[in-house]
Amino acid sequence: MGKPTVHDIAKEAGVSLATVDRVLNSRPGVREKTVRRVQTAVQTLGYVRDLTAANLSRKREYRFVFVLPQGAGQFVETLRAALLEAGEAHAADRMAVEIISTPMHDAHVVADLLNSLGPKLYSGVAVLAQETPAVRDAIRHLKETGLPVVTLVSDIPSSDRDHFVGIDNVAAGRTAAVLMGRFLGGFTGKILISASSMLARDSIERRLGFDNVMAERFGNIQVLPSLELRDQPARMMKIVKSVLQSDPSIAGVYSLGPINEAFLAALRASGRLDDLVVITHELTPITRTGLLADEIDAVITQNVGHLVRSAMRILRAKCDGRRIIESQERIRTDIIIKENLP
Amino acid sequence: MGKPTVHDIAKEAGVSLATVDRVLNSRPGVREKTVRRVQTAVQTLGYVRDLTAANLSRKREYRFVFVLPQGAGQFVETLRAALLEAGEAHAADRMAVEIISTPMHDAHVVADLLNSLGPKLYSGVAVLAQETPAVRDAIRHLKETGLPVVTLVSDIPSSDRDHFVGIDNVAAGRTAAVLMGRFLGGFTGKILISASSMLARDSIERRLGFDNVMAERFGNIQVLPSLELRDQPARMMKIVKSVLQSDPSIAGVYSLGPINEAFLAALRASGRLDDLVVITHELTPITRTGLLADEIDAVITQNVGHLVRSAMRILRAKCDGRRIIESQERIRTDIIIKENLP
DNA sequence: GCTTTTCTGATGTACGTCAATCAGTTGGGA
DNA sequence: TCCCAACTGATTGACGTACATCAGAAAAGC
Repeated sequence: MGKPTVHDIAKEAGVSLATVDRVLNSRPGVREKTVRRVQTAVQTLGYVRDLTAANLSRKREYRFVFVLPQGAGQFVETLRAALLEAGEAHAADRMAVEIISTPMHDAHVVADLLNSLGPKLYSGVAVLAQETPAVRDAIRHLKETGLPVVTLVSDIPSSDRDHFVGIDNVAAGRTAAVLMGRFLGGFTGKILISASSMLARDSIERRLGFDNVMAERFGNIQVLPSLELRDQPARMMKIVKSVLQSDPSIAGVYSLGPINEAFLAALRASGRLDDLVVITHELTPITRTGLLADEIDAVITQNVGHLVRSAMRILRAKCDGRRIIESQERIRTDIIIKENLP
Repeated sequence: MGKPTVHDIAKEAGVSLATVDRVLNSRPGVREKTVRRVQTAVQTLGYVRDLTAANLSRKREYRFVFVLPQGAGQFVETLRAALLEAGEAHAADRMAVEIISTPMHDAHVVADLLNSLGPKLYSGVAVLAQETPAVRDAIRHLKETGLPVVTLVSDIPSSDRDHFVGIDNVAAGRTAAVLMGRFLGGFTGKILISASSMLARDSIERRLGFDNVMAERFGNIQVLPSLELRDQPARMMKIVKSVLQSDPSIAGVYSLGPINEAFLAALRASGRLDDLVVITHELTPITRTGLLADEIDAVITQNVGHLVRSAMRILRAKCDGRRIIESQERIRTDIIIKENLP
């Protein structure tokens, strides 16, 4: 005798198949007493609904849409690639993923787009966007229409998103700080901070964690104000280069977001890359190259594959009304150095 | 129009459903020419077989057995826990996991056990065992009976296992060495090495990687011969304590396997824990506690959840005759410090 | 006791694939 | 020409669940 089926339950509870079906799918038209009879039968037999058969029957299709910023750099591109791969891998499991790109700096376009999504088109939404009132309200609206929503990478807690899929960015900043402090080996010096052009909240949280650890444990290190010059590569290059050359007490560089080509070039141009401890976020082709060339000392990152799979698991669980296993959905903060580069 | 089904292919290829089925399942009785007709139809329509429906139909059940050593310490216990969790989570997907424990130091018992497994009982096997001729031959025999086999954590490449699920242990040793060298900050000193009591190959590979990096990059650091005293806690405690107290030039400790309570106690008893850089493998309750107490500086580990999920994905892919996505099955070498403790 | 409502049973179809059977069609050799 | 293969078609019944319908039973109201 294999796993119990609805038939077994019907027999055990002494009711018909139709009634079992009504109870299992919590449809109306069953007396309270009978509901309990069925439920105890489910308990005693240890019945678990065969989800694949169920989905086959109702020919359910999960269509998950991922809203990502356009032109936000290589990290988002790797995320995009992971999504495409996941889409293929899950084609057989009746799960389809779709990616919608949005302009990076126009929150209203994002909000409008989110508002245009509905439960008829999709069964779940994942959003990577800046935390603005418009976006927050749009997410709330989505949730009201019954769509499960998760935020990606940078949280938007003020919205009522079902879950946040990403790392604890405060802890990530703390991690970066400890590595920086230890790699510097007790030296006194200054740290140059480069602000990410990505999203607000993740950068703020990382900076917070970084500063906290520096203040607590490495009093001899001074953290400089953030440089925010990502959108003007030429100008940034000049400034970074001159700052590094004029102040030899700068011993480390911490980039709150993924480093870009221009910034790395600026570091190279300063001629001080060999002495500097450079720590950045997110494993991308550029940061990978930097690690291999011993230009970057450590990368704090999150596995995009895990991000995507976790988001899909969570959305799917919400669709099915299942609970999620929290411990399984916690995204780890990965430390990558040249030696453990995947 | 949704996804194409076998019916659509039959229509497109101008053959009957039965023929399509024969081709798809590579059953005999179809002319070469017809096979090609069907295959091109599959191509043009972009048909992907609905695996859930297929499995439902053939009421396939995957029974995977994991052979683990008994009493091998907390790491294997966390692996066990992850397996139980995975078993529950995949009950709905018609995948069942079973754990069989074996005595740790008796390779013949392991081999006999493996030889007793067969394709009637299980659809896949995962083994965590020492690499001995008996075990190697047993695995080869299993493969000959048609069962897919993967090795876990410590590879047995001489067997013809389908895949190894675990980290690159040479790289892991290298990673430990770089962290050790950098955390020591250019000091001159000696490193105490504690050999794992776990399995041979993984320890050897880690030691190899560690020594390589030390020789290449940190010439001022001397790596001592391995201490192998895991089975005699009392004696080990005395030796470790006296070694550390008598030789103040020892600046770091590297444990090739998960540290155990007795060893950590010995380090504490030496009174030198505050100055030592301690690096060990595998995140377990003990190493976690050590990290939190600032007694351990870093832990090189592999995520047991990923291990079991990867093993199950691979075994299942082999069962279904599907190819696996290599990049998705590469287990990362995780660096854990107090700040990014999950 | 009668009607009305609420609950329950029985039955059937669908989902996409697998597997098996039986009948029919080719093609090649004798 | 005939026959025996080797192929192919048509059909059918699982697999476990969802969902709809209709008839029948029990419960409630009068």
